[in-house]
Amino acid sequence: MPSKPAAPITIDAVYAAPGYLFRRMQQIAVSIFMEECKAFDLTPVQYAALIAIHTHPGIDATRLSAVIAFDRSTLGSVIERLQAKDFVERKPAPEDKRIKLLYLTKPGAAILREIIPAVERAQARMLEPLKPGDRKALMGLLVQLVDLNNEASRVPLRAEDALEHLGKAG
Amino acid sequence: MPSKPAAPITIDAVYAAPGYLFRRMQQIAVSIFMEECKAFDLTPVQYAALIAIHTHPGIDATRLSAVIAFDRSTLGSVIERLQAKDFVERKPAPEDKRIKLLYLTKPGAAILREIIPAVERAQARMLEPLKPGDRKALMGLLVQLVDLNNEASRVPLRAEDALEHLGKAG
DNA sequence: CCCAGACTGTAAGTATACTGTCAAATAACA
DNA sequence: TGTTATTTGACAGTATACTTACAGTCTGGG
Repeated sequence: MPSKPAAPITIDAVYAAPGYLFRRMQQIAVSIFMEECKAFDLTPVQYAALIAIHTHPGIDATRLSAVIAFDRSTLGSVIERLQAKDFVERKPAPEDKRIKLLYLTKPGAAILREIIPAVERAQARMLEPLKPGDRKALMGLLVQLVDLNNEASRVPLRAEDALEHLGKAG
Repeated sequence: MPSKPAAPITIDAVYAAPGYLFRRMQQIAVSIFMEECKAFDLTPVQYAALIAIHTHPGIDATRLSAVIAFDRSTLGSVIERLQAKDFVERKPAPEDKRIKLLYLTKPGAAILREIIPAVERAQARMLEPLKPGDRKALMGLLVQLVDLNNEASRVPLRAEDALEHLGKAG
């Protein structure tokens, strides 16, 4: 029984590969997000950071990076930009001189409330081409896959562990 | 009948949103790719460019950007890096002084042959946590979604249109 | 043939996203 | 307690990814 011949080296193979499809969907998702939210001048990552700070006021940068699965070194500049727009403020932690605590400012909380509908429109548009049943199926599979692959992409802490110091009510 | 209350503003809502899941899967996919292919010093995008040039020798940068769904301005630096590694060469087009034609060098063709198994291992690993049936289902849904959303992310040309000048045999 | 418009590669500017390294501060342990 | 280990935020360096702008080139209509 002859072994399967090696796949031809062709760009068509790439189009069906998971890596290509994930990259492409990420491009499309960002594009749709920016389109729906262009009135707010917020990127998807900045939005995620705002939401996370709103959910966990007083979180520090390292834990925030775990919560939104975002590289610690990049997060610095994201926070800087949010600070420059006066959406976020940083206060030194009294009990640990290394740490700076993150809080939403009033304008930060306000823009978060205002942008939510646009974000929801964007999320809906990403899946719109699929039949409703397929949307659910896709989301279910993705949640599973991301969860089971979580270790693969280096994130310093699991989100739950990251939040211990904030208490259950965090 | 009361209208559905507004969703609470919480990071948990983000975790189930398509935009977050696509970004996260892209991170994971790149991470797995780099891990499997670290011996070759090629990024996913550089790999896609090599494959596309191999499939369409003599393609120019603008058409290449359409074929791999990659921004035209970023592609310049990607090609530069591939050129610096001596995997790609650029020749001026005789009939159009604006255009530079792209070709794989011998080392470029060689590394492409060598890296294929590692890339296939990476692609397999991305989906490994899922049951085989679910992998197929996920890929099917993603192919559909990317295809139907293709217009959403600005790509200058559809891949098929981009290749007309190269002839059917391209 | 001329010129308005389109196309090509390139560059500047912004924003992720990752790898490292580093110094200061804290924690853990012999 | 004192020394080592870890943690934190910051920085440098590389590589996407997008926007706008631009100079050179080509093409099509008048």
